[in-house]
Amino acid sequence: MPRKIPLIIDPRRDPMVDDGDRVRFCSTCAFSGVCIEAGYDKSALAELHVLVEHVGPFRAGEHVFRAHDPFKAIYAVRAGMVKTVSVDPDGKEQVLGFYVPGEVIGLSGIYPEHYPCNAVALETSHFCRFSFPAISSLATRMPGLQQQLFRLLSKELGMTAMLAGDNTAEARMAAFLVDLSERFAQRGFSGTLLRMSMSRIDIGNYLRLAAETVSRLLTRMRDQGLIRIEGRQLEIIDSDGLRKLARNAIDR
Amino acid sequence: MPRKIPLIIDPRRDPMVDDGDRVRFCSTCAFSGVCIEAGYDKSALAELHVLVEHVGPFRAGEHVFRAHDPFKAIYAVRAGMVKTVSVDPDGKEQVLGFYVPGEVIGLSGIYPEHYPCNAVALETSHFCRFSFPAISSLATRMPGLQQQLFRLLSKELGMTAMLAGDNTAEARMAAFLVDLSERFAQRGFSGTLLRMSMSRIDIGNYLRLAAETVSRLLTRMRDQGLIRIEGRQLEIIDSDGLRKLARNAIDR
DNA sequence: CGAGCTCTTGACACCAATCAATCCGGGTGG
DNA sequence: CCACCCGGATTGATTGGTGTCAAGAGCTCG
Repeated sequence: MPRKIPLIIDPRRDPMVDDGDRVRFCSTCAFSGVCIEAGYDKSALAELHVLVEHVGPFRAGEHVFRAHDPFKAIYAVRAGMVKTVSVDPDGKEQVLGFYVPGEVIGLSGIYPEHYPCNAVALETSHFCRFSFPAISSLATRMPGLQQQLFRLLSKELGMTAMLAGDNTAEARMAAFLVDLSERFAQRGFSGTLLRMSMSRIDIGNYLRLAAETVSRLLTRMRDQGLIRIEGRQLEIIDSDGLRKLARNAIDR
Repeated sequence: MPRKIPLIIDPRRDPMVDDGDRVRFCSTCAFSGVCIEAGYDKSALAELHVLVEHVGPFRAGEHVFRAHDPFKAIYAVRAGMVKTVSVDPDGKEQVLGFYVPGEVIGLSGIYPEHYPCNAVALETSHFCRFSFPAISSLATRMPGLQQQLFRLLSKELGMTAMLAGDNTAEARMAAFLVDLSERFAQRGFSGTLLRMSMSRIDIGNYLRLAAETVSRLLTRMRDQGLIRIEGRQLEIIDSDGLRKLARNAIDR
């Protein structure tokens, strides 16, 4: 019988999921979907438990994994926030994404067998670490788990779409805020009151904008009554207005 | 004993892979990697054979699958060229990628269980169609196949990186040409003499540039002696020069 | 042979980057 | 406790790269 994994973080934000005696993973493991399928099979559950490892805390600026490290595991964010950053030979950095609790990072390392990017904590963060060889071998015996891994990978593919579009700076910014808000809401956080732990520089890099432009856009949105912003604390006031801005793209 | 699948296309470009009596799929199936692992297990090979279907020809402009269609299969390009295009509610189109023989499309439909984009043939094209439920259930019994599917998905994730960067129009264009050239070469085609079957508009949409800018960039590269270009026929003359341009990005 | 495209080339406008100055918050040390 | 410093954030002035508009050439297809 798998034991309860002790909680590291605030139980109100990250309660144990304990459905009778079926699912016994922390809610992050469950939300990430990696474990959820195992809840109905005791022996598989036990096997999964062995390969999950709770790691952290990582303080702001610390690396969870680095580019070129051999690919060994995927990580689900339990608490905090991370960015993934690719660095090309000339040393130029490109922020690939920001990840909130419940989301999974590291998947893009499967094919090259090395992580293609750095993962850097933006604030104090905790993770569930899943050894990939173990989980992938387990997946061959658990169709539901394999399915879930496919879904995670496919989902990640879809996430890059937002960034792909050629829109105005304002539209990209609005889309970014809406997207972040929705992802927070999906994980049980407030969808209107967000802590943006990343710097303006990071946001700009991610959205292909100068940090100054990010700043200007945020103040403009504040002046228009769409958001309230104080430092890195953001409140979304007019969500529909933001969505409307996000759709104000260039016609092609 | 699995029978030989009849060839639809030029055998010089797409020979059967026939290693004694082990691998017996068309080279596209093999190159795509979906089948390669089965070659060492006769019964699995037979199973795979059943779920592969050669479809085509699709003429330029015809859809292989459409956005919102239920996700049923993935497709490996056998011959020709395809683009994938997402369409947002307002009808704006965004070209997500171009695919050359041996590459696989449709993977991003796994999670939403519907294709998130249209796949449109850019010239007369043929495909290997793999029923996904069948291949994924087979994967639970074939660790190598599952591995390969993970790799394909992960690879696709990496491909979006090029487009992510915030570079000058020239750098993106150069990177695009180099990338296309390498992918052609990887599949056994010439890496210097490419047929660009997509329109300037498609290229522009993909690279987030106006079609006019694409045109201007190509003529400039021609004037600089980097490429020779006549309509949609492209010859790369100075590959190193192109690579150098591609790295001329904005410092961050 | 004309219709309707894609493609090219030019002139101009505009958005966002750059440069620069200032302000703010947090940490450090005297 | 305060002064100082430093990186991040804001705000302003200016520049330049690309988009847009427009006109014409070339191509394919019916």
